[in-house]
Amino acid sequence: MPSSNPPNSSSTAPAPQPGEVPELIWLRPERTGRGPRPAHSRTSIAAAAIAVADAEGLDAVSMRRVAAALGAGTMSLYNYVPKKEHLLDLMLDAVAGEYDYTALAPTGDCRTDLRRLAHEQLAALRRHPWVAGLVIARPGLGPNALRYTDHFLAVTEPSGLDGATRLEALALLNGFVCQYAQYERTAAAGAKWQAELAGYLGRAAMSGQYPHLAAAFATTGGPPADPDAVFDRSLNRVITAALAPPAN
Amino acid sequence: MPSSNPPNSSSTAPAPQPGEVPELIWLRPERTGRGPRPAHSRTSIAAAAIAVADAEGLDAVSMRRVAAALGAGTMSLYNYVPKKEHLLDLMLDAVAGEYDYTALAPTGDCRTDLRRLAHEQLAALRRHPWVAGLVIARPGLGPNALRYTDHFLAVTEPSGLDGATRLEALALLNGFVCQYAQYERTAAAGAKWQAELAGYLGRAAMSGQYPHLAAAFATTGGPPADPDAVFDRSLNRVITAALAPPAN
DNA sequence: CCTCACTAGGTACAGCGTACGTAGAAGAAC
DNA sequence: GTTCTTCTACGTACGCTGTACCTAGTGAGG
Repeated sequence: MPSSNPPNSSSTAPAPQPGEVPELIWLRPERTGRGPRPAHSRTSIAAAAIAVADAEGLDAVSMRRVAAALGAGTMSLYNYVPKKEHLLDLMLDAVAGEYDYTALAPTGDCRTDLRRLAHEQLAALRRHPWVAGLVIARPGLGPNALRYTDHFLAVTEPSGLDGATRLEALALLNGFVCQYAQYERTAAAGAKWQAELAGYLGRAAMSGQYPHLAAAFATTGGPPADPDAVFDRSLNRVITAALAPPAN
Repeated sequence: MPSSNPPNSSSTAPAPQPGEVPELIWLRPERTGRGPRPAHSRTSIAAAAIAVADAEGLDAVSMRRVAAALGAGTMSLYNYVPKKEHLLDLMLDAVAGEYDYTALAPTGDCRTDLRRLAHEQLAALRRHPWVAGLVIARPGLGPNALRYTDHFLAVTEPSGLDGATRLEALALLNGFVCQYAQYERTAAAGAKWQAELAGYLGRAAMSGQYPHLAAAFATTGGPPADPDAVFDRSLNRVITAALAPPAN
């Protein structure tokens, strides 16, 4: 679920200095070889954190909570994850690793492939409702996110667009899917909230201060369209926009 | 900066019960008339919180900090803002109120108007870098967000699309602009982070595990395109997609 | 063997959101 | 004018957070 654009570096890779502590968790080796074998792995830690987030929401994901879920002491977690930020990075990348890319292998039809990919993505966001609110804040750059990016580039190759444009397309599509998932999430909020909202908007529309809003509501009185159909409809338009030639 | 879709209610407004405490801050009257005059207003509170967030980041926005900035006791703030969430709502709506709609009055050319609106939006997001990460999480429904929505509907009226489709377009455009602002933000991160990232991506590309990514990087070695040009280019495509007829 | 980088985990601290209680001010009712 | 009621202001306190720092033990490299 990455939303990254590449930095325009000509990849003159400066390997991290031995003494320095890299900011990016992906630059830290998971294991150095010396000392006792770690009792946990990044994947198991991410899995534990994801389980907590899925069950009780992202707010419940605290270092203490995750450590306890692993049966470890709170501070032991800091041997694996120097900052909580990095725990979130691990979680996002683990979710990005849930895709089955063999089932999503490119068919040659770009649009179909992207549609399937977006549906897979929406499914993942529905499984892990906390993800959508997180990806916008952090660029996903873990190995699984890179794998995803690579797959996206493979799928969009037949479009004939260049790499940079396809990465823009990736950002566009990811953004759309996340936004949709987030909308679904708020739409599924509590009944009290729903009722309040309806009342509030109704009164706002009636106040006369928002004439166009009122008109839009008046004409949109029908039954709610099938949510999946709404998604598909918008998705098609976004795909069209994303694959359009970059001409101005 | 709202990203709302309307709930499909036929606006049978149930006024909030007198005894109940509404969840939505916009349903709480700012002033009830009884008791001493409040020393602060929602706007002044939001302004103080925004000043803190602009200067020191969203993490620095705590109830204590904002109260101190107002010269009030910490717990006094809870008379105005029952939960911190609501403080964030106030902040977002205050930013949504920064637009000068007279300068953005509809010209009749939908695309031009949307382009100008998006640029205004990007400017606001650059002024307040913490906004983009927040709007995806919360539907903006304050009076200023509604005003923005109403303006968007007015501007897109010549498109001939119905209300629901235009609200979808609004969500699409908002999402895009936020995403772009967020990208700019991470791209402007510290030099150390930049260097690490470049090295990491370079090594990842060289590892052979991400062939398409490597290819994309190889062809994208040129100078970075003017950021504003990139925005404009993508914006045009998003506008096209947003205004396209909803046919499948 | 020794050595030393590593792991595990306890303690401690500053800061957070906020429940609760008290004191006083001002409109409403008489 | 007096009283009643409801509001505002704000201090204290609790449970939680991320994490700096310290100790103790472990196991591979020399």
